[in-house]
Amino acid sequence: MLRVYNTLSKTKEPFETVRPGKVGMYLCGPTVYKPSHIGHMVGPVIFDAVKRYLVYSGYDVTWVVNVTDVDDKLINESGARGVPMKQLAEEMTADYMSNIRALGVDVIDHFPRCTATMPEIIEFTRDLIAKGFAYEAKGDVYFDVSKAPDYGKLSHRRAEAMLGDGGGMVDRKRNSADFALWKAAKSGEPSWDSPWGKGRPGWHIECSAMSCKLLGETFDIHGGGLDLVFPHHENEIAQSECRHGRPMAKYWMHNGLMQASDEVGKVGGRATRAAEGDLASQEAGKISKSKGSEPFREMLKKFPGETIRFFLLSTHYRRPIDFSAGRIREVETGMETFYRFFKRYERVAGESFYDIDAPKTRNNGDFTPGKDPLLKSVAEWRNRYLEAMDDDFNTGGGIAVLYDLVRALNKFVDDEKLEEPGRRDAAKLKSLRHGAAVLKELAGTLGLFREPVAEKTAADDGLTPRLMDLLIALRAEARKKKDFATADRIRNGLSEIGVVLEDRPGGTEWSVKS
RNA sequence: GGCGCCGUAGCCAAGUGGCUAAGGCAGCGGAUUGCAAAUCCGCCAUUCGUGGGUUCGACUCCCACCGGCGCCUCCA
Repeated sequence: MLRVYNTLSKTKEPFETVRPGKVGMYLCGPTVYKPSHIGHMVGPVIFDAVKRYLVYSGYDVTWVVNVTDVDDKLINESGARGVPMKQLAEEMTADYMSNIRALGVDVIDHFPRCTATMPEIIEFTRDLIAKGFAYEAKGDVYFDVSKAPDYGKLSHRRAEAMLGDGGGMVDRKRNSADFALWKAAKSGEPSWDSPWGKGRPGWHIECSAMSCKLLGETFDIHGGGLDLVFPHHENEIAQSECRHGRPMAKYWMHNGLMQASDEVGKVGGRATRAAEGDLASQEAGKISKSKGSEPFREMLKKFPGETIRFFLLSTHYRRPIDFSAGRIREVETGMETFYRFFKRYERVAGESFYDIDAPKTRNNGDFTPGKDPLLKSVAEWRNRYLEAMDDDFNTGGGIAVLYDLVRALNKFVDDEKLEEPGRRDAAKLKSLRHGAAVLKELAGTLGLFREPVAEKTAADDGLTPRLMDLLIALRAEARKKKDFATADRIRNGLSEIGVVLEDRPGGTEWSVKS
């Protein structure tokens, strides 16, 4: 039974969909005014895994991520750069798209743009005025927070505390907590015609309009960063629920934020670490200097997308994440365990791990292990994995199980000596294949290990492999004659130029050091 | 000031009112290997920020304190 933490109730609730078998999911996407950075990638990766797991669990999922392509920041940036807002938005949208794609995020169904949703936004606003929840003031339209019955229910704040005079906008707003649905255009700003004159939407209204348009008045999951709980999501709820008279979303899921400190002492949130001045804090400090502003596409040049994805999923989504190059390298080292197993699998089973036709749904993956000891332990790990994921998408716990699973498979290959060609019988290989298929099945719900990673290879002019074959043959002859001095000289010499030799029962393999 | 989150080994990080407190990185033994690499086995928190309280029993619930962090200001 899947359980999901709901910010509304501050508890984990059993997951029950609004409509049987269907899930509507909305994630607040980027404002496309600057290249995206690592922090923008947290939500997409996490909710990508959420969608995959829901699909795996048998739901028909529609996932919407909006693109905010008109707002103050965009207008300012476009002015500063002397680039039309539309063009800026298009460039930055392309940047965002290529970044999430590099992280394997490719199951988003709709990317609605604010500028392409104007009729719905205007209609939404007009309806709110008609129903008495909003008012016009000098070409602006504001939502009247005092009319929203349970304003504050998501962020758990009391509305009364937020009401008061209009603050700096006292001439237009009735209450300081009131927020803009529509903003009158200042001269030179991009604008759209509306019943209130030329203007553009306020920040929150687009999400209400788009989610309603694509997912309906009530849908299942609304997600976003923890920083959006207030005021953004609170205001979305107010708008949508006042207009429709029914809940906007059943489950509100919020992911933790990437730590964004520039001070060594603050990174990681551990006073002791900074005080000691140890390696980790120094590393974090160095990285954080560029972290806040470094475009994600630059980071992608340093680390593979799949590694960053693995890193983001290795901790629970509601926790804050500390980023450092050292952490990424640790994760990279850990992932080698999987990549090496995949190669081993190919050697032993004669087929690529990536070509395994693994079950796509939980029901199809269910199996009874019988007496086979390997499959018994595989089935056990599979259950452990599913338990973890059923518990509010505990991807960190799930990844731990993946390590247990790959260890069980390696042990089986060791115990049965399957690296030796003569020891491979059909029954053993069948068990191994089944175990590997389960690994692929489970990793697939996290969107991991879907495609072979780009391996570092020697320039392939056709000559290198033949030269390597020759060297390996020479070394084999030396070893046969117990001339280990020569054998080691070849291996050590190659190691110095970045080529690793590994001796196995089936022969010697070479690879380029990563 | 208001609202809220977090503090688990050298580092990262799951988890739980009583079952051996996952997993990863680093480290140390051993098996394997001509030696390696890889893999496997074992070790690595009598203890879960500190001090109280509730309970037959708490790391897990409550309170206080210390430390870190977020939001309250159109940041994912």
